[in-house]
This record gives sequence, structure tokens and C-alpha cells, in this order.
Amino acid sequence: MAVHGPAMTDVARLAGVSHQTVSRVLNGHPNVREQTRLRVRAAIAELGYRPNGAARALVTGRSQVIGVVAQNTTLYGPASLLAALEQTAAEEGFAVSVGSVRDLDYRSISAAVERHLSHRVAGIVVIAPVESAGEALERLPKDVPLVTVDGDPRRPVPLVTVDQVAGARAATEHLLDAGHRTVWHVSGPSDWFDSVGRIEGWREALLAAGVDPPPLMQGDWSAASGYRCGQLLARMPEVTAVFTANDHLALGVLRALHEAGRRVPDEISMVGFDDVPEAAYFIPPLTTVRPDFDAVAQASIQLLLAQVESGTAGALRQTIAPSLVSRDSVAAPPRP
Amino acid sequence: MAVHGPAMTDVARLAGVSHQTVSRVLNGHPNVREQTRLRVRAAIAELGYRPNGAARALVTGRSQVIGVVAQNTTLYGPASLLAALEQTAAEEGFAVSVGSVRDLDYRSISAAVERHLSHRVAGIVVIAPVESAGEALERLPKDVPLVTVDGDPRRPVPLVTVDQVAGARAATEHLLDAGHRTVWHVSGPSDWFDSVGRIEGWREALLAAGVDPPPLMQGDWSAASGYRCGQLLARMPEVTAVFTANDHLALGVLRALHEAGRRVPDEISMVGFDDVPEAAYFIPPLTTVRPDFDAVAQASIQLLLAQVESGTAGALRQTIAPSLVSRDSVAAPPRP
DNA sequence: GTGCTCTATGTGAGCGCTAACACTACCCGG
DNA sequence: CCGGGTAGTGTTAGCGCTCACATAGAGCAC
Repeated sequence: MAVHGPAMTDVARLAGVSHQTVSRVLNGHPNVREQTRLRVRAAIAELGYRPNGAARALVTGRSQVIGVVAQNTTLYGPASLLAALEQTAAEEGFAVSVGSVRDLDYRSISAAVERHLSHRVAGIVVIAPVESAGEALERLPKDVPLVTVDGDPRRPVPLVTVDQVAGARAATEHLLDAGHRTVWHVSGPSDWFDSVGRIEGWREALLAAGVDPPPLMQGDWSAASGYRCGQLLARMPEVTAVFTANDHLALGVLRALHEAGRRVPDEISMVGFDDVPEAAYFIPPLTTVRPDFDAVAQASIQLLLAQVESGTAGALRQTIAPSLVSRDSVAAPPRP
Repeated sequence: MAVHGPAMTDVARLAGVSHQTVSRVLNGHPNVREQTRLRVRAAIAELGYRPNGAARALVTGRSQVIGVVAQNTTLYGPASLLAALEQTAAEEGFAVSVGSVRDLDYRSISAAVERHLSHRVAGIVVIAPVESAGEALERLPKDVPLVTVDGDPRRPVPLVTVDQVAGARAATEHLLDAGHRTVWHVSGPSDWFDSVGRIEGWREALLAAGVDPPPLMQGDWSAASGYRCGQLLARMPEVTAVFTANDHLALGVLRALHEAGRRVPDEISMVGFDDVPEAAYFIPPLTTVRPDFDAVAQASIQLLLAQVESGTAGALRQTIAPSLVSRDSVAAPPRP
């Protein structure tokens, strides 16, 4: 066990060349004769040689690994994003090391970043959806390529985000277009940028339509909190349209409305956000806003690798537009 | 950018000792004078020194990283497991590198394992819930600590699994205990061990109660497939109890029954599997079986580290019992 | 044939660390 | 007062690789 495999010199010996030539073949350098290249490849295959990433990382100062710092990777959004990041990174030849973290405060983020740095990762992606994370990021070492996802739009850090405002605006407009006088909103926690953006988009759409936004109902992303808000909404006969900040909130609201005997979409229309795979099988199937996690991941990795290669800490940002997925939870409001 | 931080010799110089003494302090060796230890720690703090994991990995032959190979990390089960693994590994001072993989065939798994090995991970956890993965695992290099999760119970590889059979048996018995004559089952894909185990537990419970199992309905974990099965079930008046292989299947069945006007639990009782966070907010709240992902993760890491330390490839296995979470989707069958 | 460029390959150093061993005090028993 | 432990520390080698440079040979112009 743990028998060390062959090293570059073993390959070199077998191929009858120097270790440097093997290195050149491995790294795709030019100026290696085709015949030599083939001999080296054959030797590599014969010995089952595997380059030692640690040695390479030691001498180059960085490994082919991207560190990701994330909080709650069990939630649908973060989990999808993480998977997409991993996929994209793999396509670029990078592995992904996850450092999940209980809280997104300075200490936790900093510790996770430290762990990544001590492994000499090539760059770090921080999924930083809350206020406290933003502060933490400004105090981090500046000398490492870093990209934030879903972070604070106001901070001068390379950032990739879903356009929450546009998504929420689309959702709200969709409900207004169906004929509703106004749209209620069940939001996520107020320290999440996602929440803030979705609230903003909802408000904007209402104001643009000349409607005064009704009071905000705040949840915490969970179906449980959606249920509690839903119980309140069910008691208010004037409510005919609800936009929830995610699909799980919608599920909770849906159940509360169901229990109260208020039918969706006949009496109340609903739109969610996230397009979780089950949303099409809610009762009724939920109209929702779908963020493109693959696009987010691709933009993030691209921004990160640009920094790695250029050696400059750019402060670019990129915004990914979400799309509305129309199902059966929206209808015209009932006649009074 | 990428300015190399201080190295061990810098710390040594500042503390007025040799680099080796610094190494000893870092690795908690005995035989370092308390006063020296403090001087070294002070120097480390002053310089902001961070040990270089790559250099350590190079000389020791392994890094403080655990590789995880997984397929569909967007599904609730795998995502939870991954998060739990990461958490547990972090507590033991290990980082987790994810290598997700499109298919669980030999080529894909082998490639992911290779990638991990070239980074000299300390060990590998493979989440291998399907048949094809099992075959792949037997052809892998034997000289690296490896643990499978949710893998093939018949293969001689260290394995940690949720006790699918017991969980399914509990679910089925719960329905029988409520007075149902028989229990129908909507399963997952037949090449998943999870599915197979859940089918087996369901069958066992029925046979033990002297009931002939009704025909199996096979889904693919998705709410969509649950919906299709649900439409069939709704048309059969003799169906009064359904056990689905996961909660999302249950969601689909629930909607099909709802559309057909068959009430749950009044006419039909249901039990799911997984206890996704939203299950409590289905209509009605779903009784389900909860696997303990934390326990699985802990057992896996423990088994893995035992191999790392002992240097032997043990073939232990560990089974984690799930628990039934009772909600409102089960009732006595209707009087005929 | 001399001097040049260009390609293909080899040589040596060193990345930052740990392991093995060497060394220096100092204490102890006889 | 000397042999022999035992704490505390230093010295050296080398893990497997890449980088910078050295070298060798081929091709070509004059």
C-alpha cells in the first residue's frame, strides 16, 4: 500500500531520454521530435505513470485545483451551482476542492480561504450570498485570484450573479399582465443579496405599473416559513397574486392556501423562483423563474482563469439573465 | 500577484531556530522547549506564514485531501451526503476534492480516480449507487485507501450504506399496521442498489405479513415518473396504500392522485423515502423514511482514515439504520 | 570550412518541506 | 569523574517536478 508509483525519471529511463524531455511531452511543449514523443508516451503507458501534482504544485507555486467556499450546499441553488462549477472546472482541467462553512462571517470565510491557500489552489470561488460575506472578502489577501458568486453588487470584487432584479421583475410583470391589480411578495432572508434583488425587482415592476407595493412578507427560503406566510395571505381576500422568492416558499404557501380552501390558480395566482426539478409537480405545477447555473459557473471559471493567466486581479463582473418558465399556477384574477 | 509568502526558513530565521524546529512545532512533535515553541508561534503569526501543503504532500507522499467521486450531486441525497462528507472531513483536518462524473461506468470513474490520485489524495470515497460502478471499482488500483458509499453489498470493498431494506420494511409495516391489506410500491431505477434494497424490504415486509406483493411500478426518482405511475394507481380502486422509493416520486404520485380526485390519506395512504426538507409541506405532509447522512459520512471518513493510518486495505462495512418520520399522509384504509 | 541559426535534447539547481541522523548539553549512578 | 542515557536542537538529503541554461547536431549562406 502507498507504494510510490513510477516517477518521471523511470519513464525517462525506459524511453531512453532525459526526465526533462518527459516533462516536455507531458506539458505539450514544442521542439520534441514526433518519434521521441511517441516513445515517451509508450513508456508512460507501459509504466502506468501518473504525474505528481504535488511536485508540480511545489515548483510552479500553484496546483490545478480551484477552491470553492460555500455555505449551505444542501439547498437546491448552491448544490446546483457547485455541481456546475465542478463540471466546468473539470472541462478546463481543474479539480474543485470544496470548503463549506457554517457561517459566512469573516472568521469562517477566512479560515476556509486559508485552508485553500495552504494547498496552493490556483484560484478561489466564493459563493457569498449574504452581507457578512462581503465584508469578509475585502479583508482577504489580495494576491490570489478570486471570484465571488451571488455576492454584493456594490463591492469592487470580480462578481458573477444571476440578475435577480430582472427575474423578479419578469415574475411580477407576468402576474400583472394576467390582469392582477397588485402582487404580493414572500421574500427570503433580508441579509441575502438574492432576496434584496428579488424584492427590488418586484417593487420596480409594481411601481412601473403605477401600483403601490403591498407590505412585504419575509420568509427564510424554507417551505416552513412559506407556510406561515401563506396562512396570513389566505386570510386576506384581496390577495390574488403572490410571487415567492423561491420554489420552496411557494410550496409552503401552496399548502397553506390549500388548507384554507383557496384554490390556485382560480383564486390566487403564484410564481416562484429557482425552478427546482419538482416544481412541475407541485399542485398546481408552478410557474417560476429559472436561473441558469451552468452559465453562472462558466462565467465564474472564465473570470477566474483570466485572472490566473493574466496575473491581474480584475474587477470585472458578469450578470446572467434568468428566464421565466410558465406552468399552471397563473391565471386571471377571479371576477369580484 | 502570486507573490510567494514566507517559507519555513523565514520563520526559522525570525525565531532564531532551524527550519526543522519550526517543522516540529507545526507537527506537534514533543521535545521542543515551551519557550522555543512560543517564539516559533510568534514568528509564524508575525509573518503570516502558511505551511505549503504541496511541499508536505511531496515529501510525505500524500496530501490532507480526500477525493470524492460522485455522479449527480444535484439530487437531494447525493448533495446532502457530499455536504456531510465535507463537514466530517474538515473536522478531521482534511479538505475534500470533488470529482463528479457524468456516468458511473468504468471509464468515467477510473478517470476521476486518476485525477484524484495524481493529486496524491490521502484516500477516496466513491458514491457508487449503481451496478456499473461496482464493476469499475474492482478494476481500480488496490494501493489507495478507498471507501464506497451506497455501493454493491456483494462486493469485497469497504462499504458504508444506509440500510435500505430496513427502511423500506419499516415504511411498509407502518402502512400494514395502519390496517391496509397490501402496499403498492413505486420504485427507483432498477440499476440502483438503493432501489433494489427498497424493493427487497417492501417485499419482505409483505411476505412476512402473508401478503402477495402487488406488481411493481418502476420510476426513475423524478417527480415526473412518480406522476406517471400515480396516474395508473389512481385508476385502480383497490389501491389504498403506496410506498414510493423517494419523496419526489411521492410528490408526483400525490399530484396524480389529487388530479384524479383521490384524497390522501383518506382514500390512499402514502410513505416516501429521504425526508427532503419540503416533505413536511407536501399536500398532505408526507410520512417518510429519513436516512442519516451525517452518520453515513462519519462512518465513511472513519473507515477511510483507518485505512490511511493502518496502511491496510480493510474490507469492513457499516450499515446505517434510517428512521421513520411520521406525518399526515397515512391513515386507516377507507371502509368498503 | 567557418560562422550562424535553429531544433532537439540534456544538465543542474532548487521549490518547501519531512525524515533520519548527528550533535550538544545536562543529569544520573557508580 | 567518567560512561551513558535523554531532552533539545541542528544538519543533510531528497521527495518529483519545472525552469533556465548548456550542449549537440543539422542546415545553410558566404
